[in-house]
Amino acid sequence: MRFEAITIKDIAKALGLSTSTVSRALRDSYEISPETKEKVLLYAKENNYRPNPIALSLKEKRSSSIGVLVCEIANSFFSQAINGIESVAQEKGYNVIIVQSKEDFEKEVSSLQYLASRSVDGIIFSVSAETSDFSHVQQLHARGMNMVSFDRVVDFPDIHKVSVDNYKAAYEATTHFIKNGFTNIACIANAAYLSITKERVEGYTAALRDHNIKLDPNNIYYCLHGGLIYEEVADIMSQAMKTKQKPDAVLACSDKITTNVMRYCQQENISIPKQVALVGFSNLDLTDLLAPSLSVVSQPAYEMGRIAAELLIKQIESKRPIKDFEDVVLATELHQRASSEKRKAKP
Amino acid sequence: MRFEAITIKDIAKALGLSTSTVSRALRDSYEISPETKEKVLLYAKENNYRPNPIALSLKEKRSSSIGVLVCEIANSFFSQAINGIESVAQEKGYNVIIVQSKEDFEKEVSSLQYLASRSVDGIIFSVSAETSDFSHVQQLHARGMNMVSFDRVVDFPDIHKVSVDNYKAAYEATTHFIKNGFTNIACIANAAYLSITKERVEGYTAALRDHNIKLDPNNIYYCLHGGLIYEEVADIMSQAMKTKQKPDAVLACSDKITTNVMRYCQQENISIPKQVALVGFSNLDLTDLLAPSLSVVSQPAYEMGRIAAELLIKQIESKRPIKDFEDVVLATELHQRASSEKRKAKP
DNA sequence: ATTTATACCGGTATCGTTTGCGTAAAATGG
DNA sequence: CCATTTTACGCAAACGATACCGGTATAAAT
Repeated sequence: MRFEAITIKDIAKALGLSTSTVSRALRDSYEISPETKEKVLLYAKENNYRPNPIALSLKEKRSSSIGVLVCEIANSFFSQAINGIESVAQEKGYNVIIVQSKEDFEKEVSSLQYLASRSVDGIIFSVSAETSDFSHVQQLHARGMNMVSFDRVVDFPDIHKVSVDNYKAAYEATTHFIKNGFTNIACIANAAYLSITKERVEGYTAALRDHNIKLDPNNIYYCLHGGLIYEEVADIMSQAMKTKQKPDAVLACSDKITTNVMRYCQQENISIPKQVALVGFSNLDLTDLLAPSLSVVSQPAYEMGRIAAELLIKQIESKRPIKDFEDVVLATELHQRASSEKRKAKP
Repeated sequence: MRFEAITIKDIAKALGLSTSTVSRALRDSYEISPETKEKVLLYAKENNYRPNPIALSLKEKRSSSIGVLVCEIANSFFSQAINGIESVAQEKGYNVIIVQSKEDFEKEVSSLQYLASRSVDGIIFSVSAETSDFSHVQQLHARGMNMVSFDRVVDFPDIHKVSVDNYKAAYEATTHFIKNGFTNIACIANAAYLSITKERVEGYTAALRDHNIKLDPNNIYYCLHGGLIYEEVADIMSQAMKTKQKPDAVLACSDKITTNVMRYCQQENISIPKQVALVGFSNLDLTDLLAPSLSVVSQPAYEMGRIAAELLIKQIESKRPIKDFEDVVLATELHQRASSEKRKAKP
C-alpha cells in the first residue's frame, strides 16, 4: 500500500496551468497575477498540498536531515541529548536519524557509512568505547561531511566540539571524596582511548596529587566495552576488592558503570558508603531516590544536544566553509549525597 | 559546505558508457557483457559508489524510512522500544525518524503532519496523554499511510496493534497488594482517554471486585498530562493523603508517575511501604536499587518495538493491501520488592 | 505605425536512477 | 552469402520541484 500525495502537476492539470506557473504561484513570485495566485493557493490548501521533500532534496542536493551516532539510545545521558538535538532540528525543519554503535567498532563504522549513504546533511557523533582508530570518521570529515563531535570528542582539527569539563568534574568528585576522609579511591573509567576517559582520569590523578595522596596506578581500571555489560564491571569490582588495600571509595566514570557498581555492591552485600563510598557520572533523574541516595556528577545533556545541533545546522546552512570551529565546554554539576558521606567516628 | 558523492553519471563518463549501461551493470543485468560489468563494478568499488537514496526514493515513490511518534524519548520504556524499532529497521534497510509529542495534542498533530510531509513509508505511533480525538490519526490512516498502533493503541479497525496486557498487569499488581494486606489502594492513572489507562483501571477495579473490596471511585486519579510534570503527581498525592481514609497503597500507572510518587513520598517523609505501599509501572533497570527497592510492572519494550517495526515493514513491502491485522498483546512482568511488602504485625 | 516596456505565463533542463524500446554489430543458421 | 537471431549497448522518459530562458499580449511611448 502506498500513501499518495498531491503534486504540483495535479494542481497544474486541474487548473489548466503549467507546473512552472503553479510553482511560482506557490512561492509567491511577482510574475504571477494575484488572481492566479489566489486560485492556486486555494486549490493547494483545499487539497492539502505539501511540496515533496524528496524531490526537493534531489534538486537542492540536501536532505534536510541530520544523523546522530550514539553508543546507545536507552541511556539517560544520550536520550536527553537526543531530546535536545531533536528539539533544535524540529525548529529548523530538519529530521533526525539516529544510529547506535552499541560500543562496537564495526557497528560504528557501518552506521556512519549508512548515514553517509542516506545523504544526511551532517552528523553529530559520539564515538564508541571500542574506537581507537578514528580514520573512518576523519575520512568522512575530509570528504566534506559536516560533522560535530560531541561528548566523546575527537581531537582532529577543523571540527566543532561540544563536551563538558571532564577534568574538572573528576577533580571535584575526587576532591569531594578526599574532603570526606576517603583516601584510597579507585577510579573505574571507560575505555582508555576516549577523550572523556583521559580527561576524567587526569582530573582524578591531579586531585590526588594536589592533596598529597600517592597515586596507585592499580587503582585505575578501564572498561573496554564501556561497562555496557554487567560482568565487565563486576569483574573489576571483585578484583579491586581483593587487593590488599581495598579501596574505600569508587569514582565511576559513566552512567552504566555507576549503576553496575551499585548493583555489584548490593549483590555482594558491600555497604555504601560504609565499606565503599561511591560517586558516579549519571544523568538519571532519580539518583536521589536510590539506596543510598547517590552522589553523582551530572552533565547538561539536553543543552549539549541543543548546542551541537545548532552548530551543525549553522555549518550546513553556511554559504562559505566555516573557518572558526568552536570547542564548547560546559560545566557539570556535582550532587553530594549519602553514597559519599563522611564517615562517622572511626578510631 | 557540501558532501559530494560519486554518481552513475560520473562512472559513465569516466568509462565512456551510458548511464543506463552502468545502471544495468551495477544491477547485474543479463544484457551487459561480463567485461563491461567487471569494469563498472571495479570502478564503482574503487570510488566507493553508493546509489543515491534520494533519487531512488523519488523514482520508487518510497523513502525507506519509517516515522516513530512517542510522547518522550527520554523515558525508559520508549527509549527501549525505539531501540527495538531501530534494530529491525537497520536490518531491513530503513531509517527511523523520531518525533515527540511531549504529551501535547497540538505537538502530536503537527509531528504526524511533519512525518507525512517527509514522506515516510509508515508510522509507528503511541498517542499522547492529551489526545482524546483521534481523527488526525484516522485521516492519515484513511489516506493510505501504513501505520502501526503501539503501546497506547487506538481502537479503529484495519490497523496493526502492539501492546501489553494492561488489564492483567494491573489486576496482578492489585491482587498482589491485596494478598499483602493492603485494602485501601489508590490508583494513579494516566489520562482517561488512553487505552492503557482504561485497561489498567479496569484491571484494578476487577481485582478489587474479585476480592470483595468495595471500590471507592475517589481512589482513582487521572493525570491529564501523563504525569510528565512533578506538580501534577504531587497535587494528586497530597489530595489523596488528605482524604479521610488515607490510601495504604498506590498503584502508579506509568513510569513518570511512579518516580514522581516516590519523589513526593521522600519529600513529604512518607515512608514506603510503612505508610503507603507502592507498585509502579516502570522500565528502568535499577528499580531494585531504589530505597526501598521498588515493586514494578515492567513491559517488554524492546520486543514490542521489534514486533511493531516488523509488522510495519511487512505491511509497507506487501504487494496487496493487508487484510489480516494483528493485535499483538504481550505479557508484563510483576517484580515484587520491598515497596509493597507485607506489613509486619499490626494490631 | 513602430518600438519598448511590462505583466504573465509556458517550455525545458536539471537533480540521480531505472527501464522500455530501439538498434548496430556480431553471431548463427541454412 | 544472405537472412535471422542474439548480444550489448544507447536513447529517452519518468519521478516532483525549481529556475532559467523564452514568448505573447496589451499598453504606453516615440
